[in-house]
Amino acid sequence: MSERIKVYQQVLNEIQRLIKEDGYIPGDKLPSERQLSVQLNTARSSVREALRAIELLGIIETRQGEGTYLRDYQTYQAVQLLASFVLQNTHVLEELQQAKQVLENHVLQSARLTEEQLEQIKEVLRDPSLSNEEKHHRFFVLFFEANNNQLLLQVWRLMQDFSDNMDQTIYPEQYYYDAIKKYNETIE
Amino acid sequence: MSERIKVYQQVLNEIQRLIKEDGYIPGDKLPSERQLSVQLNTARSSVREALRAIELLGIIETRQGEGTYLRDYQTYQAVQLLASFVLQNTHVLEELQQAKQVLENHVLQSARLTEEQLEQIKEVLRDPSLSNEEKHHRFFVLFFEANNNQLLLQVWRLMQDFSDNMDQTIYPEQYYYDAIKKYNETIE
DNA sequence: AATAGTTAATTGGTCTGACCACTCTTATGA
DNA sequence: TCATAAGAGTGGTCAGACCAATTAACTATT
Repeated sequence: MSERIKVYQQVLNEIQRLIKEDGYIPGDKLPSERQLSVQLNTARSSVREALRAIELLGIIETRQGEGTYLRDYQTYQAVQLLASFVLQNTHVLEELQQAKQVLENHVLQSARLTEEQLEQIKEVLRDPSLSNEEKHHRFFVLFFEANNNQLLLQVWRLMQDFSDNMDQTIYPEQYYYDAIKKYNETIE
Repeated sequence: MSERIKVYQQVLNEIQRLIKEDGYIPGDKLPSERQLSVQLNTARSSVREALRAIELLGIIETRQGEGTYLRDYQTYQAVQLLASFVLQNTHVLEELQQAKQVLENHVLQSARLTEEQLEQIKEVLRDPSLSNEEKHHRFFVLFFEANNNQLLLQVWRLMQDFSDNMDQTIYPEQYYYDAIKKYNETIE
């Protein structure tokens, strides 16, 4: 018995296909709900189920009277919502923290910074107008960018977003300077 | 003008309320779609839009003919979907391989295997009926499971799936035995 | 010709009701 | 007693209608 594929799943696949094969990029307008339903030979309500779902994920944005648009992936909505459901499950939180640290440790070890980049990072740490969360975020974004792997950055960012909404772990200021010191030792 | 609150958002709130105030827990059966629509004075189609959305997030599970049930929150589904959108933009093979190796190296270093698990892994390597891809896959799945982090496993699995479709890098047999040897050194 | 105002077309938002497919309960009959 | 059938409940899908908001096209006035 093969698992029946729900129609709204097909619609999801179709939209992914549009992005992959037809080269849709963030900001582009997707076909209208009515057109998609014709295109996929399904009811409009089924199309809407799919669209509402990925809207909640922050992948698309809909404006009444205008249309449906691809967003520059913002995970926040989904993250917030998931967090509100998941918050009490500490098990997930631990896994998330661990996974995030795996990536952070990796990038701290393997990134090769220019003098300029290093100075830029220190500047972030010194900036008094930034909150701890912002510092943490920018600190690692700079490292990840130096590391030159967009994919790792994206994955880390995703985890960071989740983490932000679930946990309030504060890294002591010293953590970052230790990280840099460790980095300096590495390059010798 | 204040942002209109979409009906399916209200439904989301209602379900959160059920969980928070009425004490619904994973495994519980939610009210039926029809009952929810009466309860909230909305159309069933609107209820469905909300349910489909949080189904995609992995918060609920629906079984035709039975009903809708709260799941033991698996965020991984959402992660998977988000990642699949993110990955389409960064389809750089090198990045993917590097990211995958970060996870693999981590798990090789930090997993703590029982004698039993170690034997199980060696058995996989000896099994002549398995292709190289299958060996690689099972080898690391066992390590990840020993490492006890479902999230990392899911992320790795995702990268592995993508990798399978893009690349045919073959790991020499020796790679795995070296990995085990290195693991043995670590635990001393 | 330029501009303001009106109208029509398009698109998302919501609702109603119907029918199918599947599961479980209950009643029926051998 | 137990297998079978019928019914009720539930999710899955469809079709069509109307509302609400935006955009584009058209018209009339200046």
